[in-house]
Amino acid sequence: MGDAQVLGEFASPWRDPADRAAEREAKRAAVLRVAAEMFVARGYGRTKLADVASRLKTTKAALYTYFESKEAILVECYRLGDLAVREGVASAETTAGAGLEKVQRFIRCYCEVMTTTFGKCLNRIDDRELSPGARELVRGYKRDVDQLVRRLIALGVADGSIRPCDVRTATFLVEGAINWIGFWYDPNGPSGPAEIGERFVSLLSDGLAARK
Amino acid sequence: MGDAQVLGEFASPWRDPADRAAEREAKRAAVLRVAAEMFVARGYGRTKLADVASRLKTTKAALYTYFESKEAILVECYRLGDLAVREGVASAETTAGAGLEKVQRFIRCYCEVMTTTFGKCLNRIDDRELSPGARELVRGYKRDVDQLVRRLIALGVADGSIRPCDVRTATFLVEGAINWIGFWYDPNGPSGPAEIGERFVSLLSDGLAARK
Amino acid sequence: MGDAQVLGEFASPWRDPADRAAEREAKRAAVLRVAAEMFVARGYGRTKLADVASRLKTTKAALYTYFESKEAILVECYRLGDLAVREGVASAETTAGAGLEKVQRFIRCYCEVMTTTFGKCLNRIDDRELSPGARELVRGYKRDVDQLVRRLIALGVADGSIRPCDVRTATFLVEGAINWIGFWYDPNGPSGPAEIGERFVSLLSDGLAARK
Amino acid sequence: MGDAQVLGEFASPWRDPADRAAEREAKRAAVLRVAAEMFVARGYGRTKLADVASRLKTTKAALYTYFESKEAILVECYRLGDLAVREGVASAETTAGAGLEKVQRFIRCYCEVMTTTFGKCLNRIDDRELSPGARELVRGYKRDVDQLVRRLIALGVADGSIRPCDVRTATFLVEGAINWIGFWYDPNGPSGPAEIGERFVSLLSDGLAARK
DNA sequence: TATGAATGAGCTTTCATTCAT
DNA sequence: AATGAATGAAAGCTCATTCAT
Repeated sequence: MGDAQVLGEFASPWRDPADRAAEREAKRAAVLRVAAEMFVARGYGRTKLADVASRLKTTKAALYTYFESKEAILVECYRLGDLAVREGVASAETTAGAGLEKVQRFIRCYCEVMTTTFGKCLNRIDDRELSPGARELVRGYKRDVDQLVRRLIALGVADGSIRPCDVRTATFLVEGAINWIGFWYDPNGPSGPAEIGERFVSLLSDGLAARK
Repeated sequence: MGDAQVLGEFASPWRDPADRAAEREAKRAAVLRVAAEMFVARGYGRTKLADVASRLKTTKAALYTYFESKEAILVECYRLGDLAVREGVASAETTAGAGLEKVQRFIRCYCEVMTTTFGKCLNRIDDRELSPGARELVRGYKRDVDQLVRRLIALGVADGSIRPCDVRTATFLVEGAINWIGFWYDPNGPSGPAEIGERFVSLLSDGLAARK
Repeated sequence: MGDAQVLGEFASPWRDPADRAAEREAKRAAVLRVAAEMFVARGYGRTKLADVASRLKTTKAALYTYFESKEAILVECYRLGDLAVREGVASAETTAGAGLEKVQRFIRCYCEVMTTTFGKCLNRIDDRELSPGARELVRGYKRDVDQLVRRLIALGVADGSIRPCDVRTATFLVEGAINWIGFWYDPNGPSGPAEIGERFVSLLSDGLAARK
Repeated sequence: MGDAQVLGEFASPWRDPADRAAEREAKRAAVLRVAAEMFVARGYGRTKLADVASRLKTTKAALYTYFESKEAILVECYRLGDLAVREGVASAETTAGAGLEKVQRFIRCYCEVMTTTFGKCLNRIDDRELSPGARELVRGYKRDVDQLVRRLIALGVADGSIRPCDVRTATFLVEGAINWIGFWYDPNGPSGPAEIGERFVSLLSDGLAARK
């Protein structure tokens, strides 16, 4: 029997440290979400912390409790986007089947990520806005993904499921096509993320040309 | 026999009015070129007119002789990029053959444009940096091209040279893949504009998948 | 007996919120006063915010905590001047007696206002320095006063206490004579505001000419 | 018999030096007139030489052929205004009759001057816009006139035609009332300069109050 | 005499960040 | 943890003036 039964429950004006931590985490997440949306909608440079704060019904200075700088917020946005992409890559890598099938799995996942706010951050926010240090970090993320995709395509070429082609160029083409989704995707538009993914798989796998 | 032979040629210290105009034009073009390069390299917001000026060995104020504002420079960059794209579109439209062939022609042209400085401006510089008026102008450019590409693809679908597909999605895919070239193309890299164009034509027409 | 006696008074390092607000108000007022003085002394255009700030031992940017722009400071100066004038007008309107007596009351009040800093702003600072919107606001102030004075004079003409005359011209004459005080009044000069008021009442009522 | 008859008249492409000088003078006068109008209409600080030039269908640089600086143009405007005032003063001084009559004569003249462009310059353009040197010059003009008017009024007081009053205050009152004309006079308004002058004479001489 | 171009000095405003409370 | 206030470091733009032609 715990103390609770002996002493009775009551609402302490001091919150549980766990509550505290959870609340802090929730607020931090809210900052990120709102900031990411505004960065995507207006661009990083034109988003003022004062606006982010006012959308959160708080003050500029309060944001510094959760992030050490505006740039740190952006870096975290990139990190979350990257995290989602890596999941897709991982699931692609573990997909059974030939290289082409792994690539197709990647395409599906990557398309979905590009319709999310943090996914859009990866490509819609110009990493040249960052300081050199942060820029290198972010470019590292992108380079990693790039390498992984190249590997998948090379695999497909090797196993004959993908036509012989310049792997570097093919990688850029696939990534570019999908990255661009972040610029045109509209959640209220005619097709949802999954449908877009299927169409991209089909078009990228089989091309535009009709088979004779 | 003219006076020249009698009097002898000499270099007048007064320049021809035509020379004057040509010099002005040359300077204006230099401003544009340098500014476009810096906008692409650093982003518009982070490019300071003072830096542009100093690269041109002149002063900030002198730039205002040629352009009425920083934004006007950017708008002109967009315009020049758009101009090049439209030429490509026009040549695609007049290409003989089925829809697919026209689209292929467009791909080749558009790829080349995206390796040029002004072409890169179209996609690498965020149009949200612009004032509402200018933004609408620039978005109009992009919308136009979009419509034209959709038309070409729809034509191909209609004449059977392109597989039945969602025209809107296919257009975004093709444009996105090519737009992205502006982000990775390196003039000192392994492949030149024409080669990239050929590879894009092949990959976009026939897809990644090997034919069984 | 309250706690104070038990615990003893002490100076808290935390200031009362009311103090806070009062301090803010005091600072805002100080900005206005210093700015108004400098606007009157040097002209609006030639007064630099940096100078205003340095006279207040603060920084340019700090001024923006209290006012959104240089123009907003000026508009507030005009408003305060106008406020004082309106009080005078109101007291003139409620003065018992014939129209002439009301006008005389107005003259006294208006003369006093014109010897104050904010009063001077009304006429010494050129309202053409303002943006169109603010200009209209300020001109509205002036028009209002003008109308009220015309009404008082017309009243006097109607009740026979003022000689028949062109009301519009008479209004301009009276206002002009008093407005001009702002250009010559010197607080260290031989006559104070009240004395000036009396002399103006006398001269404007009875004229220069000796009675035969 | 002159050469003309012997040699015949012809239109020389080289103009007469006198023509030259006359043309120069005409252009200089045009600059002054346009500048004065714009100074009065928009304020000195907000009038750009480029605008003055463009109204004259010439260039900014060309203005420097006629005046050494923007300030020099303004000083000349003041000088022309002052000249007109001095004529009025002179005619007042030579008017036969008592002091009051001289003052009345001055009022008439000064009213007329204040409806002219250069006259308006004297009061509508803030002399604080000038550099210290030029400012002293201009203030000298104004002081002179002031002294002269004081003298006239004192004369009237001495000869009994003007009521005993504080001469300094009376001078300021008269001048202020008239100076203000420059702020409200409208050439398309209901009364012309002469009529305004008569009304001012009447009001300033006999006052507002009805005689009992 | 006239001009197109260039310039330098200046000024308001913005905003991320810090600090005292 | 939160806030109101303060700050410094820009940066774009303006405009009278100068200069080469």
